[in-house]
Amino acid sequence: MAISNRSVSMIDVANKSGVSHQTVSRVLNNHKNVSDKTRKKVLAAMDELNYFPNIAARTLVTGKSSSIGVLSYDTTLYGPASMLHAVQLAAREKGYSVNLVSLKATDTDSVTSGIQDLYATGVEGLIMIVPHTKDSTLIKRIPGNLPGVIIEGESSRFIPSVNIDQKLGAEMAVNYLLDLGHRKIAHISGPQGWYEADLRVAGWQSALEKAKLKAKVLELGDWSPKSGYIATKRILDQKSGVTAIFCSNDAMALGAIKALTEKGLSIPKDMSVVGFDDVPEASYFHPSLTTVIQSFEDVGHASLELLVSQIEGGKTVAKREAIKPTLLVRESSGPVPRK
Amino acid sequence: MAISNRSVSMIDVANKSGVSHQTVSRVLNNHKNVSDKTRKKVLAAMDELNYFPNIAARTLVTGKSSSIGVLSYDTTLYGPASMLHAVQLAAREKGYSVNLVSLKATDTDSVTSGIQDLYATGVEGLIMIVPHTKDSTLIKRIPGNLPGVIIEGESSRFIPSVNIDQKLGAEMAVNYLLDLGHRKIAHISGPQGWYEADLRVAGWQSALEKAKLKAKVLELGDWSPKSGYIATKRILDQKSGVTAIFCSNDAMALGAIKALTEKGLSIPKDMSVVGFDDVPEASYFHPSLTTVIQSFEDVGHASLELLVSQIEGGKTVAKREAIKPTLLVRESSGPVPRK
DNA sequence: CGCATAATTGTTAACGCTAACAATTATGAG
DNA sequence: CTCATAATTGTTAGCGTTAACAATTATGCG
Repeated sequence: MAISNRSVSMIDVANKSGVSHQTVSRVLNNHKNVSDKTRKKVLAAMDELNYFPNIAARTLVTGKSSSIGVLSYDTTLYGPASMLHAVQLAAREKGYSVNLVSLKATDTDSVTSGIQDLYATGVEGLIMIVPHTKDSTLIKRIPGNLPGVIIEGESSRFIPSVNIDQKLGAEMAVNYLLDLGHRKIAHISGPQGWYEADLRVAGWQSALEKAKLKAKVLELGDWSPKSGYIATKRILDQKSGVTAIFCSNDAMALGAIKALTEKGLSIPKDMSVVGFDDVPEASYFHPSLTTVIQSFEDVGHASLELLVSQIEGGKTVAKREAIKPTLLVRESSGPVPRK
Repeated sequence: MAISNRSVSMIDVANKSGVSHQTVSRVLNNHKNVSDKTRKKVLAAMDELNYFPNIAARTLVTGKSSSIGVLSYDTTLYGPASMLHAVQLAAREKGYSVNLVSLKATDTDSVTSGIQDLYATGVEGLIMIVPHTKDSTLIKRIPGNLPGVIIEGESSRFIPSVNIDQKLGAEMAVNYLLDLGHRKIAHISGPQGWYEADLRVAGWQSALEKAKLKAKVLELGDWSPKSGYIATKRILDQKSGVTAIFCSNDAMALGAIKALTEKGLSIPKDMSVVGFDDVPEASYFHPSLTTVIQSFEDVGHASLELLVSQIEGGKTVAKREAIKPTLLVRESSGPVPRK
């Protein structure tokens, strides 16, 4: 068992190996100009004493904590969870540890106190996965000198952002449906004010308008399957001749599928359904779901790149990284039904 | 904008308010024996200078970092994500920050290096959500003096664990099916070696045996919908007269539902399906899924309680906290079909 | 009013590390 | 072999905080 003792310090290692503590420090930090002989001695002593450096002390003297903060909205949701995971992997790769605050709500107070807590922790930078609030609450709350990156949100003059190109993703989905011959394509959106939701609505609209069609049937959802279910029922009640529903996420698409199935409609024969996210279950929905894929890994890497360049470069690189999504066609979509 | 400057120290506040830095420290730590007048002065100065304490310095002198580490397997999965979220909330409530390492794999090397990284970070305790490995790899890797809590795993003499009573949950599901008249109840398990998976198998067996029935039809899954789909097909091919399938998680149950639906079987008329987890989508499966609910919140609180008592009490409270699950009946289960 | 005691403030010394500089030892050219 | 130079090691100081103790000031009671 790896018994180790927090109270073993550099001095102990130095004494054991008969050198000065500074030499131990040099070995620890891989300095050149340490002879092989002493390096070996020191390493052996470290091993024997099971020495671990005290990073509090290191941080105090260097001013760098080698840790970043991630502020995220409810990491139980598939999107945030995936982003967080990706960010964490990228951070660890780069030698940063990750301090997490996962929020239950996104009101100004919660966000502010989350940022404060992380800042107080001594993080060198902040990655924010707080997927709504168009207003710049977020930005205003970030201490002026703290590097930050916003994931899925608006960048500012000081804070760059990394985004999946939501509008493009929506356009791809709608264009694909148009190609299949659909002319009346409904949209079930995410809640208003959410960055992704609004952009997907915009993409849906722009694609339809480019095809000289009216973007008419729009129902408001809240990301939950339930809201997709209800919205779909409303769409059916309208009897507006809709032949395809583009849902702003997979969960709502699941609700849509349930509503359609209950009404005895066949998918995709009577109605096509397209989602957004590609949750792991999507290919086992019945029918399997056509959806838009986002590469969370790319987001993780891009955001860390942006953050680290600020931390190390010292200056803010106001930039907006956009990552292209792709469309994954499965069974839930097909040609427009013949009259 | 909250401009703040990392280089503002206690001394600056002290000078500004005309007291000693120690008095500033006292105000910061809410000591009694500080007069209202000076407290106010100091607070005002802090505010004006936008002072933030340097916790590296505090940690160095007190030896307490007020941070804990969470080592988790892929936090993209619903279970780990929920545990993490719960743990994080509980930790923040208690004044601990959370350092996260989310693993891509659970081999010994990954686990070991994860633990090391967290330990190096200076965490005061470790919460492990590494849901398999019966062998005590985990325990062996934890530095001897570092408090730890294992979530969903075996406790040891030194490390307590918090578990949802998986066996009980499985028994509840099976007993419920027995009450409905089912006699041939199949089980689709999680991968062997996983703590939860094995215990759910055990619960399935014990419930059947108590009813003087044989636990015969057991198919191995890997948590994925796909594996549930394949396992269900195998069960159907056997033609062994199974009338109910108990799946070790909801994702596999989704796969099972798909396989059954494709074969033209009606749920629950021809076959009952029960899952485990209650993922947010479960009530919008078609049909909505009967499943076993686990209270992640309870797990979060219990594990933090156990960890903090070690950190503050100084000694290990080897204990095994078991949390009772509940059964949630929805549409996917019903009485046994008449011949 | 005076003194014992309590309440409040100040002073000094760590915590364990790295940076900066100083000292020593090794190397090599003449 | 000597001295200049490079390579290696050592010494000192200080990062910002809290703990421990010392000093001062306020309070209360006979």
